Amino acid sequence: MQSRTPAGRPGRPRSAAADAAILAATRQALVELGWSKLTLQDVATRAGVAKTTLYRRWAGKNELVVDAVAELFDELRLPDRGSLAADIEGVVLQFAALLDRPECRSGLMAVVAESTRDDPLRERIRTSIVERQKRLVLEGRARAAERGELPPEPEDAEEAARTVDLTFDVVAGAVVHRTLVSGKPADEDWVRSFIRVLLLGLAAPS
Amino acid sequence: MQSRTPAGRPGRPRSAAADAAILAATRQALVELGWSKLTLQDVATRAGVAKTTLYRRWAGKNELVVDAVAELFDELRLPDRGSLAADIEGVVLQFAALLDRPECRSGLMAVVAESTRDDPLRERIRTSIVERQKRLVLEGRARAAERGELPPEPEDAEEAARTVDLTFDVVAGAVVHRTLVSGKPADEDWVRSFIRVLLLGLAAPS
DNA sequence: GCCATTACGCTACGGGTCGTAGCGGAAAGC
DNA sequence: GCTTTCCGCTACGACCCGTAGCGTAATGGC
Repeated sequence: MQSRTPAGRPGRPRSAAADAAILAATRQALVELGWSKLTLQDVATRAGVAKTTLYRRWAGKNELVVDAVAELFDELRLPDRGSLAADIEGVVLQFAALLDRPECRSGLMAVVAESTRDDPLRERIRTSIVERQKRLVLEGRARAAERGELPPEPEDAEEAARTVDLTFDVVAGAVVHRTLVSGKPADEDWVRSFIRVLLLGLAAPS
Repeated sequence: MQSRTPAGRPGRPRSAAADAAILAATRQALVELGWSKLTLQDVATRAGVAKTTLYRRWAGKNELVVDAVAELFDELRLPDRGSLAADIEGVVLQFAALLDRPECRSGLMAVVAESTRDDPLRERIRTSIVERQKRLVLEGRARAAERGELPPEPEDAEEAARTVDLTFDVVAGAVVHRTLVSGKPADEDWVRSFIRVLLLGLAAPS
């Protein structure tokens, strides 16, 4: 969050309700207007606060939308379906459903685009969204290692981290590219084909 | 292109030099200013044309940047290095180098973001960039099938198209996610790890 | 209960971009 | 030379940005 009010500070504390109202209003505005037509004045009006209040808490549109979108990703869960393939299928379908929501579609790619010229913003995205969701990969790999479906984690911690990063980039990248660039649905059929490639490789028989 | 002047039309034809100058100026402006601070007035000044000329040819910033970026992707080539893995490595490294150029980084994701609320724009991206570059996957698969590295193309044309789409989404998605979201370089080490997963699957021994 | 301190709503403002309209002149084909 | 289209230029209203200033509201400390 942007406005963790330190405990022992004098004066009137910031309204936590305002925070929630602003982030919800941001998501609603993303749905109705999309990124480019979203204005902070509009968000403030929807949330029932003054525009200046918004500027006191967030530096601008970018930071606001990152926080508004990041909350959505915490809904993701890794189901335990008994096999690695089934677990991945479960979480990937959830991810695809998330990317189907308009507040996510239009917000996520826009802030990523902005982050290419704004290092603090990129860091905010990394810590608020990307790193947080690597928990899914970590848990999935741990379960699969227990079941013997994947080799155990490497001794070398750096090596293990690289593997997790690679897995995350491949899975998230493929789903994002499928839904947002190719513009086709990541439905069950597609997810099954993808998981076959992911687990067995391109050369595997279909 | 946006301004194919029909041959037998009377009157003064549109200046092809202006087209080239505008697209080059757009890329230069993307390098120096990035997407969000890029204005059509600025591009027009750089290109030495009037702002109104720009609006006569492109509907807006989105369409202009798509055309400016699309030209970059036509530079990609599939080298023949003797094996599927080596071929992929060659083209992926070129792709990574492309995504390292600031005019590409800031422009590409921004128009993808806009396209989530603008179907004609999405179609323009698909035809001008995505579909054009599937030639690389097609050629790579054909070579690999000749060499016996991959099973031959399925009889069913739809099935074959799905496989090509999947391969494209996985490869392009992973590289884009690695460079633009995770913000780490897609260098030789990473590309080799990626290709191992792509060809052999996650369960393959490292 | 009073006071210092901070948050909040409101208004107003300069600065910038957008996208369009209208004009006179330039460059092509016939 | 005529028509047709393109081009450069200027000007314009509309909108959004981000900030400043003010009076008021809500806390915690004493």
